[in-house]
Amino acid sequence: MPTIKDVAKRAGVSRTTVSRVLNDNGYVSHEARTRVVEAVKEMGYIPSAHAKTMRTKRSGVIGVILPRISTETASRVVNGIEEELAANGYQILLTNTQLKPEKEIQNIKLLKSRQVDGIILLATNRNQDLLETIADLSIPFVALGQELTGVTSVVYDDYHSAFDVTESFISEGHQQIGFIGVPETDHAVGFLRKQGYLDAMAKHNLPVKEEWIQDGNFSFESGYQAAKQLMEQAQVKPTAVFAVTDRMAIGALGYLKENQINVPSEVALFGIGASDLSKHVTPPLSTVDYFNEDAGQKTAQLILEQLTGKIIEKEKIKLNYRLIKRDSV
Amino acid sequence: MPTIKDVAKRAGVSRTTVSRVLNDNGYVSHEARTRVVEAVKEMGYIPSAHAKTMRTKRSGVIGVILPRISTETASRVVNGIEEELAANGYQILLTNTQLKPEKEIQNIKLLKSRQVDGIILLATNRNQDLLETIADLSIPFVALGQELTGVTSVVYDDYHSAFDVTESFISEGHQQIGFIGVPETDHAVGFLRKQGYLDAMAKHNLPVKEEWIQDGNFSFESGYQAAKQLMEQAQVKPTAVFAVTDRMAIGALGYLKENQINVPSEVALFGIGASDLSKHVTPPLSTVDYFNEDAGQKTAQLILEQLTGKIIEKEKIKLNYRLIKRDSV
DNA sequence: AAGTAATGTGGAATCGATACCACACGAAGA
DNA sequence: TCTTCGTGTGGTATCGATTCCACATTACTT
Repeated sequence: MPTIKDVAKRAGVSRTTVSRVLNDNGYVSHEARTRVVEAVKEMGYIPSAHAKTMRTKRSGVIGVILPRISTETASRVVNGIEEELAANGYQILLTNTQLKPEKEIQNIKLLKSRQVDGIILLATNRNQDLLETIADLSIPFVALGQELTGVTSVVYDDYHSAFDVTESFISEGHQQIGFIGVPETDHAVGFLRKQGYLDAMAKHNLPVKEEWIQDGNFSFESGYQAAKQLMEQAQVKPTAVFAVTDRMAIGALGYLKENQINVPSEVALFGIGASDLSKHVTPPLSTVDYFNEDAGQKTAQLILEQLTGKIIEKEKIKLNYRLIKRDSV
Repeated sequence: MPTIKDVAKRAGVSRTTVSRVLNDNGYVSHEARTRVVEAVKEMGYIPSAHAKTMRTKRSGVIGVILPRISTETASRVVNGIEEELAANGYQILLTNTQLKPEKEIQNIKLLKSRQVDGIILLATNRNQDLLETIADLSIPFVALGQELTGVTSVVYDDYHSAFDVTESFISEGHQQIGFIGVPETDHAVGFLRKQGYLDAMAKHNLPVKEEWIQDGNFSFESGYQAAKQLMEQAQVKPTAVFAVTDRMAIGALGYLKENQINVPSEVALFGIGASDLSKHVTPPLSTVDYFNEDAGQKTAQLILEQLTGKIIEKEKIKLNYRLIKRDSV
């Protein structure tokens, strides 16, 4: 592996001159430049990013912390981030928390030790330790998915989208509406979406039975089980079910089909996520499009703004959404 | 951002001693160790990975080059890789070629400049430039998905799985079997899978009409269009269709359902990939499970072996697969 | 009592780049 | 003719860690 020193020797110039050619700054004669360029090519010289980072304090890398790598949402978001950052000469360093809150902090430190220029966190919780770690960080940071106090955040409009879904059911005449959520420790998905549902019900003076509200854990299976609970335990059975993720909705759909409960005539169904799946199940699932790629892109733009020093104050951005009504309602 | 120097000053020892404590080598008195540990904690010292890499020539990072980030296959594979590498103290640096062959080479150089300890490439093509670049590389390298000459490769058994799928159709009495493939520039998915199909047909003396073979481009839409071609153009219509990816199979399914062609009684359908989708469409799609996570894990293990110097010669590993028959056949 | 081994610590070189500063040289202006 | 400027180049300190080597101590052998 040749270094800048070797190139300099070969070209018969000093390291400084090689550096000048490579970075295109300072005065270099045409002749010297040519010799350097040639030497670089001949030796297959690739500059060490580490040495450069060490000296310049810029790595050109943005760390991205995901709850899980292999979800459709995550990969769409990453796609959006990657596109935007790559266009601006940055690379991504991905890490994965496997949904463990303590790993979020651990990964932030890991990324910091790698001198990333900024960090994007796809947040799933909002605990105090996390907020403190971020506050101490002193590098550009953007959270996506949860509103973190004191941190630039990009969030989906969980409350209003859930509200709209519920109202959409109501406007079609449904009065008993079941809800499949997740634990409220996930503020965005667990708390806000449930709140949207509850407030929409309240607005239309519809009572909510406790037994209509079930918790899942994002998986198909938990959606299936939740639907089973809803349809087998409830005294008054729901005529519509709102699951806060497509996967759980499709799990629920599985239960309903298995038990010959027609969708949508007996039970209407709504999810959130606009997954590929939602389009291809039978009947096609109504869902909410959160524009994940745009979200990733927007998040990346915010990081870039901080990087170029354009903004300092913490921003909060709430994203658009769109209800997609398909044959499941 | 405190450095080792600051810690040393605070603890009243030399940088050397701090380094010894951190890396747990060399003699350090209990007393000195305690002071150092305390200083580290108080100052929130995080060692610079770059300085360390520069000195030790080990970064603890493995580069992973993906054709596209947001596919189910890619994210499963990455999951497998990540799990295995993280358990061994390595991190992943992800890059993305957006399916452009020239970006594969570009990304290899980029990763090399970042001193990655090894590179995993989810390959989609096998051009000469790529092979040369890899040969020059001098760091551990494993290709996944395509067999590259002179390179340790982990490959799916594209030929035999396609052969088996085709024979499975034949054993159920199908004689006209349509095929939805991709261009042969993708040797594994385009060439080998088609070859498996052709050879299985030949083995059973079944003629193959040219019009039964359609090319798609991995998308739902291309599967839809290919099915349309098959059913509308062919003189002798297929009674079974084998699409080399689940997405295209599901695109085809969309066409068939839209045109009231019953699956499986009128046309049986098989895909490859064992995607989440395949399980949840109606009817559930028969498919081939390539165990992507295991593939990722195996690939990571090979990199680790090279890293620890256990093996030097290039290995070729062919993975297992499993046919999953569901109601689409 | 003297020599050797074990333990503990620090100085300084090093990794590969960048960038400040000094300096050389020819051309233009005073 | 002497400054002064623009251009071109190299020396050297620096970034933050590791590691070799040298040098103290202290402990253990004979």
